[in-house]
Amino acid sequence: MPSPLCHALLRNLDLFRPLSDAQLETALHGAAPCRLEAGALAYVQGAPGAHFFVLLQGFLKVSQVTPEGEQIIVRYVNPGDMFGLACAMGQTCYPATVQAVQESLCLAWPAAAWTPFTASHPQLGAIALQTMGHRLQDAHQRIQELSNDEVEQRVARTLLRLINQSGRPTHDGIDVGFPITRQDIAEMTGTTLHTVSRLLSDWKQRGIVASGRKRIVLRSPAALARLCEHTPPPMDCAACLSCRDGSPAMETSIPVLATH
Amino acid sequence: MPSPLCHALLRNLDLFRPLSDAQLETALHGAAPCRLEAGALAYVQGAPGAHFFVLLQGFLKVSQVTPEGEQIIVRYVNPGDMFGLACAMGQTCYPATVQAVQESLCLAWPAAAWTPFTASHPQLGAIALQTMGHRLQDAHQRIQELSNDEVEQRVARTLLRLINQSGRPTHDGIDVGFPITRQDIAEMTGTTLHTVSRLLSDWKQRGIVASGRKRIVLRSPAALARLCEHTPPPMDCAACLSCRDGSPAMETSIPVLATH
DNA sequence: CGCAACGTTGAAGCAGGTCAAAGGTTGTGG
DNA sequence: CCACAACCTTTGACCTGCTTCAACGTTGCG
Repeated sequence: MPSPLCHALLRNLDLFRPLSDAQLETALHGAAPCRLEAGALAYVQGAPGAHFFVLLQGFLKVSQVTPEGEQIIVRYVNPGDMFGLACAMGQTCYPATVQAVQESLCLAWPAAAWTPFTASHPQLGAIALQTMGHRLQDAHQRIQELSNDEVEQRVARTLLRLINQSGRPTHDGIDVGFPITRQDIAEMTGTTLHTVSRLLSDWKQRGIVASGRKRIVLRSPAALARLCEHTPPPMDCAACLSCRDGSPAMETSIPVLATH
Repeated sequence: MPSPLCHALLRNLDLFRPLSDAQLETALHGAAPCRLEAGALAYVQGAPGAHFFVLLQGFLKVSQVTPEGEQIIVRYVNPGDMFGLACAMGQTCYPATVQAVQESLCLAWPAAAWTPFTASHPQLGAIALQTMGHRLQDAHQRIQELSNDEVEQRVARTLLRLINQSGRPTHDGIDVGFPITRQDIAEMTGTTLHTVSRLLSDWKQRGIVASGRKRIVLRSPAALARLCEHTPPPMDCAACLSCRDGSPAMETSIPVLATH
């Protein structure tokens, strides 16, 4: 029984666009709209996974705390995304905490509605699996980066990803669409707020970003993308195509000295 | 049309045990057995995801290479596990390479068989989703460890996990059930083979493990588990219950000096 | 027997974590 | 409307866990 406002929002989501009116009706059975103020929690890690959700508007932060009390940010939820799928995956409890970083609006189904929900349109179940697949790939991507890349590259890539997913153009660049702190970025990249602050200061000086309290604006995506590439060649780099500029890599390979 | 041998193996797997004979018949439609010698590849990263699989016997290594050429190990596949589910997740290509670390036997279905496969028993689809959920949690666990833990803890936990999943008891401890190198462990934990070698040497001296070429035996799971805990308290640890032994944390809190 | 793959160990250097302290910005309550 | 508190950010100095580099020992296979 969502309001007409919700209906309009729903129709705009890729998730529901392919459904007929009748199918949408079925899919929405049992769904309740749910407003979250900035800072409010949708659910907390460890709570029974009694609902699954779709975010209609706003931004949510998904985080986990380790047994030692450290926190990491799993991802941000964008409008149109499903979340809280614990029940769909046969898990009894939510594995993470979800908090609104802005005033947000979502739709909540009771866990028991999952089967009828996926049955209402053959594609919905497949989309859920696809979503899981995507998240899994993202997670592995992140593991790769944590394993092999340096902090600067990780932070650069994370910022680019945020911009791509939720960025909004402003007068002097693309803004991350929601408030975010240095600490948040540190928790996304496995580093400390100090290191993030130092990096952003450096980038600000170089004109790559502008930033303030809880706000980051990307001014030069190209420059940031360049930072993501593998670190510059330490010495010669004959094997590396992208480093060749036409001249031989090592002067000593030219037999000039030999002719003396 | 798998052989009778396969049938016996299949009946032993948790995955297929709940199925009736008729359901098993349906589920197996289109499946072909497939033997892999040690070192042989089931498929390579980037290839079209034309099949999905179940491992019947042996052990497989799932790995990814980064654009820079670094390799990471995603996981090991144990008997009874499904793998190569790219097609189920709506992905056209395999995101990783799968290689047999021992002579192995698996069952392969063409991608098109996924729908009838899941339809043959209502639980099979749910199990696939659950499997994805598990993998996702494992991945996040690993991200947490890479973000917060030191190398020694990561290696210790990884070894415990290997032992739990595939370990086989031997005369002087539990053996990782398949050949594995220092480099492999390094690629699972985001470190270098040098550091892993140093750690294993240290543990060997302390009697926690025994190890040789491509072989690791865990002699004291308890000692290894102790290494996984958070690092020992640097100074006083009044707030930490597990560190208290009944005596006050700080001598200076006792007003002895004051009575002088 | 010799080569290739795997393992061990030392020494040196640095990326980035930790510790410490001060400066900005936002909101709130008197 | 101002002052204070809470929170966020910046910056410096130091220190260490790990990587890197280099060299050598060991195992097993063709």
